[in-house]
Amino acid sequence: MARETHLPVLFQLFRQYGYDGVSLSQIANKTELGKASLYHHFPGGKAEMVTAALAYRGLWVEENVFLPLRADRPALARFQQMCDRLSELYQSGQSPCLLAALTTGAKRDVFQAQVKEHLQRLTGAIAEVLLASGLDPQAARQRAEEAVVAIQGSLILARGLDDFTVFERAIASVPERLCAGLDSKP
Amino acid sequence: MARETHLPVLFQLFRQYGYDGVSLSQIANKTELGKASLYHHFPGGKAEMVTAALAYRGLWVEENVFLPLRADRPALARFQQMCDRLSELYQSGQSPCLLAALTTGAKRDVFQAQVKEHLQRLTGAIAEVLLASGLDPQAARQRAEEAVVAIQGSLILARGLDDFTVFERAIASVPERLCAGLDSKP
DNA sequence: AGGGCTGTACCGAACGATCGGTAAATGCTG
DNA sequence: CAGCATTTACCGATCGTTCGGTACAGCCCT
Repeated sequence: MARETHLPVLFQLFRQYGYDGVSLSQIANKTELGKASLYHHFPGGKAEMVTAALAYRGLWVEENVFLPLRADRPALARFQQMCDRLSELYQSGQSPCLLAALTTGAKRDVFQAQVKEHLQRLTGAIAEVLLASGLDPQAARQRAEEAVVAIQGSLILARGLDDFTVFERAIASVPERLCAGLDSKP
Repeated sequence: MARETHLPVLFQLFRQYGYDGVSLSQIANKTELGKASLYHHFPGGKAEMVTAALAYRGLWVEENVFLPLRADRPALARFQQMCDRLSELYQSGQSPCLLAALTTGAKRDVFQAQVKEHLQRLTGAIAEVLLASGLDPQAARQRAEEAVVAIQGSLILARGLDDFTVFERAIASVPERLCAGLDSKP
């Protein structure tokens, strides 16, 4: 099997259980690969598997979130599509965020930079749309940040309360919050 | 040393690294206790240590957050105090939330119920203030939920971006958001 | 066409280290 | 002395990692 075949498995495992919560035996089971075979595809070991999962997520987000965010449509429609895709990514709040999962754990520092870049790319992409809609840079950045905060926070709460409607309600309100008081056609 | 002496250590360790990220040797080092001594104080092992840390947090929040939240002052002032205490609890965003840390990990299910109760108590306490200020139950609950979402989300983002001002900005806006459009004196 | 060579994919078995956890003996304090 | 607290020494299990080696594909050279 090609290396890429197993990326979704790694992604799912690490987002759910975090770095320390996933063992190589567990990975070997889910991928139906021997432990040694894993080291053939990921010579860097467990850390490289996480990095690969992060890259996989990055690609998915690029195609499914950032691309539609740059489409030639009204800002509100673009944000709605973004939220649809994010809702898909997080399975309506039932699946945690890999980035959040990696901020906890003994080896947090190892992935800090990568997580940071992912988060910056998302807030940046949102802020860019707001900027093009007439918002000043600072307000755009802050509003984008608030949106990401709402998403991440609702994911935590949905999991902690075992009630994923928290996420659904939160993400449903994101597009209008982002566009509040905006000229619809710049 | 008495059992309670070590609770802050347990609390700090688990909130930072999560359940799987903390080893017994690590705990033994930080508490300056032998591993066997730990089992004298916590016969239930690692899981009981987490439960003890949760209880410790529960007590702290009860005294420092819920009590002032029930004081006889305007709602806005009460929420401001609440945010001051929460900012202290999270060290201005530099320390993660134990509840959030426990939503990830291989043994997440074990603590799910306890985490849920902690979160429900917080949203409940906030909602109660809003209710007494004239908001209808549903709106009060939703507004409280949004506040907790903002706090948890900003903690994640602050950690992921390695920029704790995200948390400070978020929590600074919580009191006014909670009181928006409220009669100041019910 | 046929015999070697190389590279990819995979595996079972084992490594040292550390894991969470325990039993029994010893120290300290009253 | 009694009784709690701590230490020493140890357990089996599992951790992430590595070793040695197999199976099989494609490619070059005669």
